[in-house]
Amino acid sequence: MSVRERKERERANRHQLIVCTARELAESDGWDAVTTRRLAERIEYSQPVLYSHFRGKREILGAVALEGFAELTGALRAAAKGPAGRGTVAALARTYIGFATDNPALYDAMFSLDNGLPFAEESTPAPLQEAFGVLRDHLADYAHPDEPGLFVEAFWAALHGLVTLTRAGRLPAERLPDRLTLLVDRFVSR
Amino acid sequence: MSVRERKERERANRHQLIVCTARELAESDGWDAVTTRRLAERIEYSQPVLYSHFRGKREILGAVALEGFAELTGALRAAAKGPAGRGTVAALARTYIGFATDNPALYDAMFSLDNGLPFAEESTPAPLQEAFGVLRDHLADYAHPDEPGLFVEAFWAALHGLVTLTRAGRLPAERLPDRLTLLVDRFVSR
DNA sequence: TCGATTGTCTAGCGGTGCTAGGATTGCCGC
DNA sequence: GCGGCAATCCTAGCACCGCTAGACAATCGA
Repeated sequence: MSVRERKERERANRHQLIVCTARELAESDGWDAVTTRRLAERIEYSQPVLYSHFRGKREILGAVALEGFAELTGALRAAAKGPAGRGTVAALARTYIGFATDNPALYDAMFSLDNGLPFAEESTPAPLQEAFGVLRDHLADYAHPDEPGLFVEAFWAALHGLVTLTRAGRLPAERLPDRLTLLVDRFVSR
Repeated sequence: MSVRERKERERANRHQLIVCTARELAESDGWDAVTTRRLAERIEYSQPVLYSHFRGKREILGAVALEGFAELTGALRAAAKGPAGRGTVAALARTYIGFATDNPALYDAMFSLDNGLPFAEESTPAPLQEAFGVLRDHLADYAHPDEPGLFVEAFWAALHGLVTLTRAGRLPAERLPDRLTLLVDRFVSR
């Protein structure tokens, strides 16, 4: 039985190797450069091996995205340690933007590209729901009591808009912190 | 001389035909379906003809996007006829979201995909600057007088975030109008 | 030890953006 | 009217893409 276990362990390792390599490659050269051929070469296996782990390129993207959600949740949790209030909301927003700018390819896999993950459904993976939950817990105080979800969604959308427009070169990056402050003021005022 | 003029006219017509066909194809089947082969077949020319008009696929995207900016400007101008105030801002926001949902592929060409157009520079094409100008003119009243630009950019980013997250399936579409109202309230209050 | 199963690779399919080079067209000066 | 020439367009092909069928080797169980 030990042989079987070893094989499963090796297979799991290779699975993780694929995900890590895809992420590295995407972060250094962009997702366009993450082709099955290049990826296979990096992990030193042939392309078909990739398809014995994932249904296709999209599923690899989804696996990378899932990693991202776990990391984002951790980062947001760490930023939300302080007392409830405007300062914490600002810290959450800064953390979110920081995560996106530090891991652009990862962020794309999570929110911009088609990763096949279900959003806003009961089948939504746990790491994904948790990240949203952290935001909701610390923003609910400022929302209309009947609709905390709507408020968080709107705030999240605003952050996401800032991220995407900035990185696509639609907004100059220099004033990003100022836009962020302005946004937090608007959402947390009163 | 008339012959030369006719040729130039025909060439301009074909140029426009390419742009229109690309847009139609994208709107009906998505930008992934807009390949040089399909596009060439639709306009009943061979692929190399496309490259005598545009440097490549990206430049075709840019041409379509430019059309979009002109149309968006027109739509926003029409929506801004009324008196300054919350109602007009709400109308502008609704118009923006409506434009994006009615022309998803066009919107992608303008704001999500890589179209090669320069943003926020002196060389930014006029139709693009105008669209932003309409928003600025009607939002300036609510901004900090020193930084009207920042305010408009943040508002625009929030709208853009709503659009992209909704169409990517990250936010359920049903409550989009409610999120929009919430957003306008936050930006226009006080 | 031998058959069956599992795992991996080679080779190839139809598709992509893009381009070199030949063929054809139609204009112009004679 | 006609030959030379330039502009125009198309055929054919490059290297690459995601993905897969089928051959082959290695390993396992009887």
